[in-house]
Amino acid sequence: MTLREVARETGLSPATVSRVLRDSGPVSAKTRNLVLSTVERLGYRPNSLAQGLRTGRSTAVALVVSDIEQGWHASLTKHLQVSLEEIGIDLILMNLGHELRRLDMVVERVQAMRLRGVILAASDRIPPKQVKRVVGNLDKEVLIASIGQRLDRYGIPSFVHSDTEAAEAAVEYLLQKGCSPVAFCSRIRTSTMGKERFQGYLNAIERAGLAIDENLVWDYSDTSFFRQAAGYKMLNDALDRGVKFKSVLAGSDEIALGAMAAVLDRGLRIPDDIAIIGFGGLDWGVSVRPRLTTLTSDLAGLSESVREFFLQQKNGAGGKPQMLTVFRRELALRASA
Amino acid sequence: MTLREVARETGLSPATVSRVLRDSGPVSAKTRNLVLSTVERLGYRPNSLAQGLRTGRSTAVALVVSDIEQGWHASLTKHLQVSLEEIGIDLILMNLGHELRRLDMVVERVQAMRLRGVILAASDRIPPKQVKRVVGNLDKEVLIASIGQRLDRYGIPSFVHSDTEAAEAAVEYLLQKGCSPVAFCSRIRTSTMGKERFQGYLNAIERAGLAIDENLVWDYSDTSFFRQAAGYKMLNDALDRGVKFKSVLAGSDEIALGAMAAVLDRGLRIPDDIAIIGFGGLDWGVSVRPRLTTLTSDLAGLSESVREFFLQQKNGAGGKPQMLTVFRRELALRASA
DNA sequence: GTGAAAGCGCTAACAC
DNA sequence: GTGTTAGCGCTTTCAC
Repeated sequence: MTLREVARETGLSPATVSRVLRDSGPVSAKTRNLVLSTVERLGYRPNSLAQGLRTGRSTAVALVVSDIEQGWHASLTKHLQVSLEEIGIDLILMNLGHELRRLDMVVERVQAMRLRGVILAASDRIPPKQVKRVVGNLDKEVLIASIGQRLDRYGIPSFVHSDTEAAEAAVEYLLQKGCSPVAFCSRIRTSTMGKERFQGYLNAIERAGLAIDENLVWDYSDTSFFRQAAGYKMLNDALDRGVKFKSVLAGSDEIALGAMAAVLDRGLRIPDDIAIIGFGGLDWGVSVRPRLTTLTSDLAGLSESVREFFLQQKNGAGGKPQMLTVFRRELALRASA
Repeated sequence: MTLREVARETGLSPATVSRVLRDSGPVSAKTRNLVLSTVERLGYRPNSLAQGLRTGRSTAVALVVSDIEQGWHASLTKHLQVSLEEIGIDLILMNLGHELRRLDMVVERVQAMRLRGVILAASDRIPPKQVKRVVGNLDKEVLIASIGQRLDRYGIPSFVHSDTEAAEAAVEYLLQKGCSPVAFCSRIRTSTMGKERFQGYLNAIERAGLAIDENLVWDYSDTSFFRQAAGYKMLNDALDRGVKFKSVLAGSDEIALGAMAAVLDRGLRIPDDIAIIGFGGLDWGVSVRPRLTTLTSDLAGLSESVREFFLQQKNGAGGKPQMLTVFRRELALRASA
């Protein structure tokens, strides 16, 4: 079933049928209806491969995540898929597995498939050199967007959460509740989000007139641990070293869960002995005991913005897109802090 | 940068260059090297849109999941993506959001994009009529595979876990530990996996000479709850109704987590008052307290088999593929049961 | 308002 | 072992 057959069936030319289908150029109402009904009747569906070849671009977009098994990424993926489907964009999922060198392979695939765009949702910090390589190796028409990581200074529209402020709010809350000293556990060096959150932590501590204690900052960038395991390990190590603290701000809900496990395994109480706050607002947070206090995300809002970005660029009416869009996190107070 | 340019640069014809690149037909070692080095030098990458248009098929495959936010699906997605990438298959992610009618849209997209295949990883039971519609609306060359749901009687190669046996083993373990009565909480009516597991539950109960008690079977198919929330709700309801039981076999780790929360909220102890076993073996199971006893999955093995299926079909050497491949689950004994 | 024709980049007969 | 040729299904000038 090709466009040619629809043309033959209607007695029109392929050009006219195409015009109707893409709504480009003038067509009489009569022809339009004829074409539309015939398309319907024959069950014709355009071949997107042919469309893509002819126009130079497919309509699909690559979604690059660091780790789809991480709740935040899975949730983001769901929301993006819903939002982008609305405007006819298919998602090609590419998982980096935290190996940044795979980003170059991703770029190759994007080029080979002539994709419409790439959404970078990598939590790992991408070094400037590599960002430039990505931008340089991609055709100019390939739309790039970054989620979670500010890449706006490279001309890449970035959609992020207010991580610094969120961390500040969390730490302030902990201090006010008397949970000082406050520790911070996250990937920091190798994660831009981690860095932003750490900055918020620093701000709040300093603003309270307290000193920064290196022993309270646990960056697991250089370990082979991830997610829950990292939280568990970092907390255990700190406890082993005899570090004194009354609360922990974790870089993700998963880290927080691991941290909770370590605390409970010592027979300590949450939040009485050690309070814990996570980052992300994943849905299982209300199902663990004690319930996890966390900083929520606005994935729905973020996905809508990304959709608007693609829509606007597609219509060409775009002009310069907004380079930075920031979404709010809220402190969801539950039982763990 | 097109194949034609590579041909011009080497002084060969497009056909020869194509032959080298696809390793089809005879080429002299000399020409082959020349082409390969020129391709390298020029940084030429084949346009997969053109390839797909010409050959009639793209190399990408659609992965259809019910709910990417569910741990099992996210984990499966990761493993599949790794396995399929090895043989040059890109994954287009399609999320049903538990709305089966979206399956028809999926089929349309698959057709429009001339995808190589579809992997159905839907936990929701697909009614026979709809399976037939899917098969009927898809071109004959589109490879179909089913994961988690047996669709082999429709001629669709299916990759599943030994759910019935796994449930039997879990229930037997519970009975032997004296945790009778055993309850079962899952989607049953609307989930094929749920049905298999339920069958295992029934088998074990009957084999032990016990009577099946309807009050101990909680099917939440007709509620609007999912995952943790469903487990929490079902358990709470049962407890409210005064149903007596000493253990619960849950249809997923998420359900188990919700169930644990409900039990703990009543001040009951796990596993002493109520023991709980999950399904899936997700990684966070070792991070909740008490640690979740669960039936593990073999996602790595499953993904490899799916890869072999696609590889075999690609090489045409295939012949009839194996219609049913079953993977073992193991009872991972931890603290919750 | 509609049609004819050219061609996107590639592959697969078919020649030689 | 290599080249020539003819499209895959669509869009887009350019005529009329």
